[in-house]
Order: sequence, then structure tokens, then C-alpha cells
Amino acid sequence: MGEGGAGGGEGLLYLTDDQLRKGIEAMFFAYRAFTSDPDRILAAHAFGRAHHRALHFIHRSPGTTVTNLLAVLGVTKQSLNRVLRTLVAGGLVEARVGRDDRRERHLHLTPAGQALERQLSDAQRGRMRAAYRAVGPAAVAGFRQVLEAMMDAETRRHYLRLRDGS
Amino acid sequence: MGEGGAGGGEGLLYLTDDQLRKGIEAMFFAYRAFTSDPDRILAAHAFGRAHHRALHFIHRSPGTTVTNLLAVLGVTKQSLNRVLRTLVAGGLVEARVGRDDRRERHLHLTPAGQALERQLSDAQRGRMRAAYRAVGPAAVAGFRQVLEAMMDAETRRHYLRLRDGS
DNA sequence: GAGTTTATGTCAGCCTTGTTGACTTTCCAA
DNA sequence: TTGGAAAGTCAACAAGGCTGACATAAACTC
Repeated sequence: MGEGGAGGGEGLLYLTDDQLRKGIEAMFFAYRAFTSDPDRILAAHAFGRAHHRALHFIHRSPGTTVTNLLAVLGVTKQSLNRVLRTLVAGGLVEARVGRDDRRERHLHLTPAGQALERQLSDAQRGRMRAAYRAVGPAAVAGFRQVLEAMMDAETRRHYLRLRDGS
Repeated sequence: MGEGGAGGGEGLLYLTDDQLRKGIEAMFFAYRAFTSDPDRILAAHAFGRAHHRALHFIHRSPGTTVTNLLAVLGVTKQSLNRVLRTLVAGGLVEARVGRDDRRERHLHLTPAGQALERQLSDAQRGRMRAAYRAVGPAAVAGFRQVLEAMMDAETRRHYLRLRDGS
């Protein structure tokens, strides 16, 4: 019946290649906007996007270990280590030796780190809030549902643990 | 009344900092998944994400010029030129001198370029289709609405021109 | 026809952020 | 006491951004 091979006609028009393509392009353009505000702030501090990610998740899970952060961020320890080193050197992050297991480093934001994290997340939330307000709660619910359905199982685990309170 | 300062109580709970934070984290994790399938394919061909973006938009707008592609992708000409050079050298893209204005290069995918683009977009659409199917058309509509509301005005212009047919 | 602007390409160099591989130190646990 | 996990370090490399400077051809303008 001309629905692009989906057949049946029970309202599957939203699964056509054309609709999927529009969703793909929307993700590309929106993600660029999504990172643009923090990027501007970071540039002024001589930090990059990787530093923002580290600050965000340390803020979310104070006292988290390097290994845990590694799993959440999905990068190598060498890559993360370089970022953490500059954050510690810059006085934004403190790496405390673990009490129970003294091999572990528990990561915390310093007051300066909290200030920058706040500045970055304020900017990012500002854009998100404007978008949410413009489209209303029903659209927002759909937005989150699609994003969650796109994640890999492993990634979703990390996401849900954060979403539902660590 | 305890709605995080939004006040009024007319169902503004979806605008709390906590809800916004969940949306931000969902964007981060979903975007990583979103790019993971093409990234795997590209790695096997010794290409990167930048090549994928160029292939995608040349496929979408056959005969587009370098300047136009520059505006859509939002990168410098030096950066794009490096990518285009390898795509032309690899026989995936053809740069034809313009008829009316012979300074312009009109970009087209070769059959090999079309084949790779198809492989990449099939993978990306596959993930998107599964997510769409899992949540249904209403959620998908909300997903697109939020993404479009997040874009900068300038970016949205490019997006809409593509969305509604170039 | 001369001068300016536009479209494109190119060279050189820099930065961030990712990668792999090899190795060391620390230290918990069997 | 020994094996292995956690953490850190060094070296080298690549992708893909960036800036600045410059070249060329073509189109446009006066």
C-alpha cells in the first residue's frame, strides 16, 4: 500500500527510511548545539569536552573510583588519566586514597571544580530547559524514551544507575 | 509549592534541574550508541566519522558545492578539504567543475561511495528503527520536537532545508 | 581593462582526545 | 608469599578539529 515496504497500513509511516533519516539528521544537528555552550565556556578555561564529562560524572557520583569512571565514560585509562591529571593539577579535582582499599583513588570536586561544573551545567540546562518548555511534557517523555531505547544494554546500565539515584 | 522553584503547580515537574540532568545524560549516552555502528564499519575502511558526515550530506544533496557543505558541517575548509581529498583519492567522491561557475566543485558519490554510504546508513537506521519501533509514533514525534527545539537558529535552517526536501 | 571579490585548494603547524603497548608500583587476598 | 587487580606512567601514533598564510582561477564591478 505504498508505506515503503512496511506493509499493513496500521500507521507505520513513522518507520520509513525517510523518517529515520530525519531523526538521524536531527540527532547530528542537535548534539552539536547541545555541546556548543559548554564548549565555549571550556575554551576560556583551556579545558576541553573530555574535562567537562569527567567533572560531570564526578559531581554526580562524588567519591567514585577511576575504574568506575572509566566504565561510565567508555575511554581508556590512559586517555582518562591525562584528563584527570590536568584537573588535579588545576585544583578542580581531588583524588583521595581509598580507606578500605588504598589502591583506589576516590575522586571529588574541589570548590573550584564545583564552581566550574555548575557554570557548565547551568549553560547546558539552560538550553535544555528552553527546548523542554517549548515542546511540553509529553514530547519530553517521548524524547527520553527514544534516547533510552537507542542505548546499548551495557551503556543503559550505567545510565539507569545514575537516573534512578546512585 | 515545592516544584523546585517553578511555582504554580500546573505540571511543571518536567522542568526541574533533576529532569533536565537526566535528559542531558540521556543525550550523552545515546549519542555514543548512535555513532558506534558506523564507527565500526568506518574503522574497517580506514575512514573516520568526518568521512561519514561528508558522505551523508553529499548523498542527501548530490551536486552540492564545497562552500555549502562547509556551512552544513560547521567546520573549516582546511578540515573538510582533508576529508574530501581522501574521499576523492579513494574513489568514493567525484568533484565536478561547475558549468555556470567554473570555480565551484559539485560533489557526487561514485558507485563505490554510494555503496559505503548505504552500508553506513543501513547500520544507523537499523538502530534507530529498533528504537522507534520499541517506543511508538507518539514518542518519536516528541523526540524530534525536542531535538529541533535544541538547535541554534542557523543550524535549524540547514536542518529544515534538508528535512523538507532540498 | 583593471581591480576586487569569491570559491577553492594547499602548506605548515598546533591542540585535544582518542588509541595500543609495555612497564612499574601498590597492595589485597588466597 | 605469590598471583592478580588497581592505578599510574611513558612512548608513540592517528583522527580531526583549529589558525594563518598564500596561490589560483573565475566571476563580478567600476
